[in-house]
Amino acid sequence: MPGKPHTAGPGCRADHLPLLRYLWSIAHIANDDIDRLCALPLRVRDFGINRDVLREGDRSTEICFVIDGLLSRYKLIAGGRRQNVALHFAGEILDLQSLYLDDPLDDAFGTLTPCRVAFVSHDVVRALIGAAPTIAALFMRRVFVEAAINREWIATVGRRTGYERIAHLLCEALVRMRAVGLVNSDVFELPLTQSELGESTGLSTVHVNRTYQQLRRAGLINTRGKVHSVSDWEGLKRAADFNPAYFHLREAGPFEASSEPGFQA
Amino acid sequence: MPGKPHTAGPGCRADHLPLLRYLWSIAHIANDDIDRLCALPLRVRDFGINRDVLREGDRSTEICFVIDGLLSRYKLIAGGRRQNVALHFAGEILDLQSLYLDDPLDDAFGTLTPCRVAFVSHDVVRALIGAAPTIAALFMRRVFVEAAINREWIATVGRRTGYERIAHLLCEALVRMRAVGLVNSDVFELPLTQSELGESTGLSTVHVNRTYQQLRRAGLINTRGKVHSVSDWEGLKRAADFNPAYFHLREAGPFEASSEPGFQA
DNA sequence: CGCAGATTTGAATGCAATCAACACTGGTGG
DNA sequence: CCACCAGTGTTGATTGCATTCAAATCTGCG
Repeated sequence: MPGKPHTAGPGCRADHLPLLRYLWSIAHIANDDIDRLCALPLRVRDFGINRDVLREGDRSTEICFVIDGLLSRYKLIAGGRRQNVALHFAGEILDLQSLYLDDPLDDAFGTLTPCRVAFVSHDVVRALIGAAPTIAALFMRRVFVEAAINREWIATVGRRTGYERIAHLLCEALVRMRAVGLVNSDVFELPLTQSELGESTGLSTVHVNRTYQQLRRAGLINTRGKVHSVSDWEGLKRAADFNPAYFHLREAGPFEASSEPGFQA
Repeated sequence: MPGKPHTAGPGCRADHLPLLRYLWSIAHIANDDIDRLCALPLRVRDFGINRDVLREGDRSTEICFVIDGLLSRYKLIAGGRRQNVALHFAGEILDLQSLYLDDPLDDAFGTLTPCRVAFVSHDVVRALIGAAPTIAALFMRRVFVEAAINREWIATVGRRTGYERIAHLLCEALVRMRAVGLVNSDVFELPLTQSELGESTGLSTVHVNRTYQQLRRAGLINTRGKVHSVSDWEGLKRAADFNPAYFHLREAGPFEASSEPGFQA
């Protein structure tokens, strides 16, 4: 992926960093736990764009997290229709469920960009959370935050208009990316095509396109390719009926300095 | 609630039964754990119809499960629109997240019928899962099954037609109710109004009504009031594009005998 | 009986999907 | 360097599913 060369051995800290950053965005982490997480042995694998990291029906013996890139969790239903049920940015753990559910996966994880993914064996993770209850709690928090996001998505696709849905997705992407240091100002790159945006919001590609035009005309956003800039954050939030409480971020609020000495690149 | 008088003291086992039944539907439970669960001290409370058991913004010091009745977890969004994000049948634990997320709840739980709900203090639950890791694992399984259902709902409201959505909800209700002994044959009472059905599927009341008529005309279901009977289960499943795998039931399959000596009423 | 809630029906509207082109973009290979 | 190509973005026209508004039954219940 861009920039970071993968170096095994002691220099592997760069691969752990996104995970730390993500967990840090939802909770405080004690120094001991940071060390423990950094000591986690990783199997690292790169994926091209539009590849499945985990397939429906898979049974994992490892859990994994995103080192770099953007993934979607998705379901395919009759007629070739596809619905993304979650987006996963750098640092997010993908399938904690496999630790507790022996069953085959009922959905799939696919890359939306080229991705680097870290794998950690179940045994190692079990040992870790056995030894460090605070890390177990951290993971649990991750699980419930993810569930909260799922529920917000149900409300979005169930009850919001197309205009609101797109606005809401943009708000969500900005806040989540910002929380892990992927955004510095109100400009960010969202590497989703309009088609993928549709698959995430339950809209057709054409309608996504027209909705984008509306949002631009309303003076809420500007786009140049995949680069988005929010020209009216308050307006966008209002249009989306957006309230970031459901992210359960440690420090709430979208535009705060998330500067934490420990995890700067 | 119908029938069961509430008797404190040793006779309280009737209140624990639904929880056992539910957990049993998703996993085997060792005898020791059954004893431990039965020993759980419950605070029992009855709620009328259309009451909130937990409100948005609440911070619990207890977790709770449904003894009897039907609840929905729901979100209110701008303009008074409502979306149910989950249905909770007897035995289901409602807010395990409160054990791990100190934050205020970002959605609410409301009764769809009169309900009896059991409350157990966090401390007691923490002690329980600390002492019995198998019960902790059981609860974790519950958490991930719930998340899987959430994701299926996203796909349903995002990509399925109205006809498919209603059919899917009926399939889901039947399988879930059957798993906890609420259905014996293919006849079951689903105490949702058409309006509530709409709030659960992202459709308007009127369209729910018309869709029901279609399903009846197609010979898939019959209804008399709230009582539903499935006249063509295979057809209904096909219409819904339904695959029960996402429930991760211990014994898969919708129409199997779930007879388990331990938990008969 | 009378009332409130729920279901059903009708008519009109509208949001979003679909179908079909066309334009733009970046990357590839000749 | 340019032609080509696939993927993406954009536009137009049409269709249709679902909403909305309104009113008429139907149902259970005090």
